[in-house]
Amino acid sequence: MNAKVRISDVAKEAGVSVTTVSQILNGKGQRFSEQTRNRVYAVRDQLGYVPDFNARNLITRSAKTIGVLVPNIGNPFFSTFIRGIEKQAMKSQFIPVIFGAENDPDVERYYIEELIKRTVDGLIIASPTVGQEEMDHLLDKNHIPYLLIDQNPLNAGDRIETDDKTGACLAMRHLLELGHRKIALVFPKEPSDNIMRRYQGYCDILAEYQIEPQEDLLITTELTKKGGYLAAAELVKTDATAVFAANDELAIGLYRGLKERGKKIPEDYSIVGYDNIDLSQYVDPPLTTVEQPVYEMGKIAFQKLVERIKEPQKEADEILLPVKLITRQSTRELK
Amino acid sequence: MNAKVRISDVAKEAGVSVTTVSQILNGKGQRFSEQTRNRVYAVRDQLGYVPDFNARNLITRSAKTIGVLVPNIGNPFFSTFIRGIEKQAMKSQFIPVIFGAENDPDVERYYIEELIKRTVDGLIIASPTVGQEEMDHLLDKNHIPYLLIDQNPLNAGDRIETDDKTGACLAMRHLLELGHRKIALVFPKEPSDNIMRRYQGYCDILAEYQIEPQEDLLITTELTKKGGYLAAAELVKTDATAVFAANDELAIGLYRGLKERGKKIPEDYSIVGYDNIDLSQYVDPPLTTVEQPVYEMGKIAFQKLVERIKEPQKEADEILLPVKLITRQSTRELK
DNA sequence: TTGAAAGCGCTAACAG
DNA sequence: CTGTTAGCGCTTTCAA
Repeated sequence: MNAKVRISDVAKEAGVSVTTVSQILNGKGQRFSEQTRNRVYAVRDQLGYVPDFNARNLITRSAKTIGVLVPNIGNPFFSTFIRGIEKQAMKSQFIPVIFGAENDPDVERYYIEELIKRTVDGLIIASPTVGQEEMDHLLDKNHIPYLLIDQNPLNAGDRIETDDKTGACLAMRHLLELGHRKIALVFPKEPSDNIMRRYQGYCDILAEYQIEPQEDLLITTELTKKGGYLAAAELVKTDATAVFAANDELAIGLYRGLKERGKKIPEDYSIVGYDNIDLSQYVDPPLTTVEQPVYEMGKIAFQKLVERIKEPQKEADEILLPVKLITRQSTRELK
Repeated sequence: MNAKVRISDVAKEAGVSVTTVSQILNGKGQRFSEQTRNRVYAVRDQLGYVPDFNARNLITRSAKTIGVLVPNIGNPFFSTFIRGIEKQAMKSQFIPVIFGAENDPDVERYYIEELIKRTVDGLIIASPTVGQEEMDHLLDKNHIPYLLIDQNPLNAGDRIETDDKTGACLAMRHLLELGHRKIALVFPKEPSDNIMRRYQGYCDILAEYQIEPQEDLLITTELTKKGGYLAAAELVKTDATAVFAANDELAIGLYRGLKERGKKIPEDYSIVGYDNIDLSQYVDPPLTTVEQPVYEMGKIAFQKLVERIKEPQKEADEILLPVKLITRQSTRELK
């Protein structure tokens, strides 16, 4: 059909030079007369001119794009995070390009390289399976700013995290106040920094209550529903009366595993999750959990990164987002 | 740090012309001597040369990118679909750029335009909230091939769908064989084509069993957990003994709504879902549902689109993917 | 106030 | 077999 409208078409139609059009359309046209400016805008609209991205990027060396890497798009926690990012992105000139890295360093590396090739302006990485030294190498070398989520960066960039330690403390205090003393912790074998902070909180509160930590109450598994399901087998061997699960997915798997073993929640086990994913209020019984402002986190992460891209020398920000305990029916007083 | 290596650097270092390097590196170098070829490859590796995408795209008018629009990344059905896409994408030269349109036509339009600006090569659209005429206008005008999922396209492009009608028949037969005669259907107010096919299946089977359809057994609601939850209120007013839910999300919401009303599954209501999302085996009781090969569907969709991009004149394909019934514990014989 | 001219880094006719 | 030449569509000096 109609071939693409180029800047020269606009220039010709408006009776001005290509330079003039370019300057005006890029907001650098203060020096041109109001008349010329309006004329150019009018012609632009009339012809439906849209600047060619590739041509522009070739010069500006930017694609107005931010890459986002998450371990797993299917996890509601990350999908909410992504929704936050997308929401914020619409207010900016940048678009987010999202990938699920499937916890595979090779996949992650592949995407990072692919994104670098495409001259992304920045990266939000919520799935650092690739070693941090390598990441630094890949990214710093290319002067690409990035933001790490759930993992503390080596570099001195912006930092954005939720208050995991407090979150764990809230969960633990809740269980302790209900009278539980044998509290199992179910968490991943290779915890990321944020999970480690939850583990810290677990330990701190036990210490505060002068409870000796029990080796067998520390159950490690995969951070998925399946992982939780499998952990149930371990759990029932212990004398635990309550469980703090590192996230809700895990807790939901645990539900299934325990039910299949004829255990009742909360009669036999009080369970606290973490994340407050959408689903947690639909399971039976609705899950007591710690809510993180993930959606906010996505928005802020994107915004911070855009700011950093625009102003690379800006002082690094450090943001700590609050958490809160949502009490539902999966926990009850120990009789 | 080190400025970017350009093709001219490679050419100089290898003692050949820029053309030679370009041709060889783009696999069009059969005509050059083996010696030259190897030399160029060697220098490329040595210098770590990576072609500039923007410069290349400017000429080829392609960004080796395929846009993917889904209604909602959080829905496990779509996240699995996306995983299939990503899997397949890694085998191609294309990267998928994924967006959740939040069922908002404006958002969808925004992304489509943003993608066109960036010269995407093709689009997979699983969330056609924007009217099809408009879509055709936007995309056909720009000669961008696209694939519609869950919705039949107006144009004569490739078509890929799952056998929804058979799926619905499987679900219904299962319930009827268990003795149910009062079967409610819970589905969205504005059904997409694939949901309509399920509705057809529902009707057909009722007809086959010579059961008069009951108005009040057709419950419409939003296609979400929340929607299912709300539908429970309608459901309990009817004399239904079984429910066919248009998807698993809906069924899970229904679970919660029914439980809050003191109803038991499957004792009071037998429930069949659709999709077999990951979660459906974790809920209590595990959900009987119809499985669609979503992951496969993602892979095939991506592959087909890439084929079409490479060969625009190719004859349109039509692919029908099979479904199957997964029987779990949410259905039982009517006593 | 404006525009001519010089590229950005690459690919691809076309000529040797 | 190889290189010269001419752009892709845009931004950005710099001169008028």
